[in-house]
Amino acid sequence: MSPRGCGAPAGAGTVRAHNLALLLEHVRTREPVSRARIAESTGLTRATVSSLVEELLAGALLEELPAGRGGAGRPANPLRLNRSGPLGLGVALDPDGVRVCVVDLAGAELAHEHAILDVAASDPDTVLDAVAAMVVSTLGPAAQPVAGCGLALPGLVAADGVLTSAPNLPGWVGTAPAAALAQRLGVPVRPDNEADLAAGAELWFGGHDDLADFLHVSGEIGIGAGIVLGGRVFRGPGGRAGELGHVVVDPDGPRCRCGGRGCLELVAGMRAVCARAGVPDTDGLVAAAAAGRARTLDALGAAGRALGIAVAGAVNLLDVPAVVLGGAYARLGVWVGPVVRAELDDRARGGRPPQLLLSPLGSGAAVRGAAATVVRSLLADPPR
Amino acid sequence: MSPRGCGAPAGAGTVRAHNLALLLEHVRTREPVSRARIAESTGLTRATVSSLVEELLAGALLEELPAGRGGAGRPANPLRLNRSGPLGLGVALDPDGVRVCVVDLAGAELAHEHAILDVAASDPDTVLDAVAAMVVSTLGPAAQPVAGCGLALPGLVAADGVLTSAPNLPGWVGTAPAAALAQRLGVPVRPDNEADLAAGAELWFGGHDDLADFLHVSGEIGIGAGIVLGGRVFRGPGGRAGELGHVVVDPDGPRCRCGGRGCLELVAGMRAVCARAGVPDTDGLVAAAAAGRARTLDALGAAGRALGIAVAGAVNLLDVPAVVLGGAYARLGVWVGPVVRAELDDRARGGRPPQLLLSPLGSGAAVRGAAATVVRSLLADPPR
DNA sequence: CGAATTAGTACGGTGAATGAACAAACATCC
DNA sequence: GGATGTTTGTTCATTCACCGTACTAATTCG
Repeated sequence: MSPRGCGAPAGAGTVRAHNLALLLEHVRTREPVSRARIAESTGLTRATVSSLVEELLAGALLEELPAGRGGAGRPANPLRLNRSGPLGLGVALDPDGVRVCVVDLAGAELAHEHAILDVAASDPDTVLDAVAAMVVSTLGPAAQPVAGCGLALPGLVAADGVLTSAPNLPGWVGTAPAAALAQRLGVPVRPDNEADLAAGAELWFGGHDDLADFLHVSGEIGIGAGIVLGGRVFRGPGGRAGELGHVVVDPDGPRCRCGGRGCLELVAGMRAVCARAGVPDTDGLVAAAAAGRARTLDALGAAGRALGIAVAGAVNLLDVPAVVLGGAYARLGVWVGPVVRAELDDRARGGRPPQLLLSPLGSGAAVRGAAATVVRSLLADPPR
Repeated sequence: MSPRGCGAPAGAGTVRAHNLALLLEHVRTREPVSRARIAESTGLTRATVSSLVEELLAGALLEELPAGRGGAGRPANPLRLNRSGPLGLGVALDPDGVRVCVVDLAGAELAHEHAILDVAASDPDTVLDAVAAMVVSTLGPAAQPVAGCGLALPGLVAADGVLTSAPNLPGWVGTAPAAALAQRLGVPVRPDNEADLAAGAELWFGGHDDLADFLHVSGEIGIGAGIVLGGRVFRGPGGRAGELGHVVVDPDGPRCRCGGRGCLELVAGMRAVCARAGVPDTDGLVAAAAAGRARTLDALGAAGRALGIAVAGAVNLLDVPAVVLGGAYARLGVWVGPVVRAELDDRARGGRPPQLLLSPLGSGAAVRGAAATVVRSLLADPPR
């Protein structure tokens, strides 16, 4: 079990695996870096580092750069993650479109494609054909092997990778889509919840230095929160953690489809905000807000206030020092942000309110997270 | 860092420590158990188990029982945690009293003392003298060594053991009290937040089989939640996690001392409930409720409703399958429980509402957790 | 050109787990 | 009662991986 992390016996192999991962983590965060420097900062012996590096060079996870020249002494041989090593593939399915992206071992996005497609109304096979074609064109004539494929889905994904429920993408529930995709691509497919993957992308590529604990709020129709604790995405015991949309912000408010009353989603979900603002969609919302329409600004203000209340509760409960607004809220940050900020200042963390940040990643966050997850897990547990 | 748990290089010693802890965990949960059985269920070799057990017998953490007799074959030598091994000491300081308890390696409570004492208004030295005397009398003429002392405090305790703030126990803030106590007792003292320790006690001794994820709500003046995830108490990045008292249940309600409006504490905190019910304290509350006084029942109903709303939000966010009512709420469970239950059924976890349990542990939960923490950490990381 | 300095490797030593073989203790069957 | 089979626990040689030391390599500086 991962939380306790000590269910299996340890042996020499365990030690080796641990140290390989440790070394890769150091290289990843400090590259380019020499063997000597790695030894110094990890605490491993230079001899051990040499041995580990040799194995990783052979496995194509590291590459050696031409010796640079520094001060006195023999020049170091810098190492870094192998840019020609295994690739990570990401696929994101949404009701209205498909995204594919490819990242290298360092997480750099090598290619990204987006196609508008009525996924919800299409036959899964048709969609998978399209996805497979996109993958081929996205990868190009790459000679590099693909380590695996992360699959971002708008629904609940169990720990074993089964899509348990997906209100906005019925017909994809079950284990079939991932299996079919794996078959076509010829690589293992790892399905995961898109909000959690987006939070991971935010953690790894958001550019918030050393921010390892935060709440990543991504609001579309529903409102989900990706919870990042200790540099890891927290999914909860049942994989459903982060259901922020049904926190109560108005105990005697209107009935929600979840059965409760006054849920956040009814005030701050995009559907509700658009209705209240009298615009058709998020694009319209942005346009109307930019034009200064009072009705729109009112709706956004109400949404921000409710969101602030709900987020303050979550922040108090989890003690996270930062909140990142992503998804639609990132685009609406100019108008929503200050209101949320004010509520947080009022209510959160007993006088130590959290940072409030806007996500610099666009709507491609989830795919990128999906692709990056593949290479990250390769680095965390390198095959022998 | 503990969450990633892989910042240090691993070596032979790491493996040994891991396997010692693994073995102890198996013994703890399955005792009495033979070497052969341990080997079978842990996956370690019988030879390795023998070697580990030898070391643990020498270290007085395990003891060997007289060989039992079973079916065919050589009878096994059952092992269990050494009942004559190191003891864990627990001390709990509250504004109005002191508790001391002693547990053996298996966590069984060997002795428990409670003294009424105006800790808040007394000189720390006086209190420490009283505590030291209680410890001596609680331990008795025990020949067994004391491994350490857990100290439960009603305030925020940083990761390094410093009491950072304690609204109800000023004068104890800082590092001095733990140090002074360690000096008098001659054993290391480990301060921790009392709500978190109570949650740990609930986890270990609550008798909720295999329940490794839950929210333990302990309401007194403030309302705190101990969060248990994956069989471990989650303290949050800054150690302040579980601040449930200031979740908003009435956005436009009265001002709270925290700066917000309509915080849970203002409706469901004991001070508020007592005031609304027109009784002086929790004892009065219980008596009046048992007598069926309408005003009291009203107050409890309102408290339960607000608590249910707040807890539902937390449950949605964390996806925990159970909620345990502890502290004052456990005593009031008969009246508050059903109301909370109804709110949870309405609002929590998208149709999969959590279990609602009452804590069987009394107000001694925190001390017991403090004492048990000492032995648990001894088992998790046995000294060589 | 030699001394100093830093990088990386080679090699024997050590701690710990492994697998197989063996000794111990008991039940059962003839 | 003794042979047999079964299960337990230990002993021993082997292997794996890290460690410390000693050594070679490559460059700067005087």
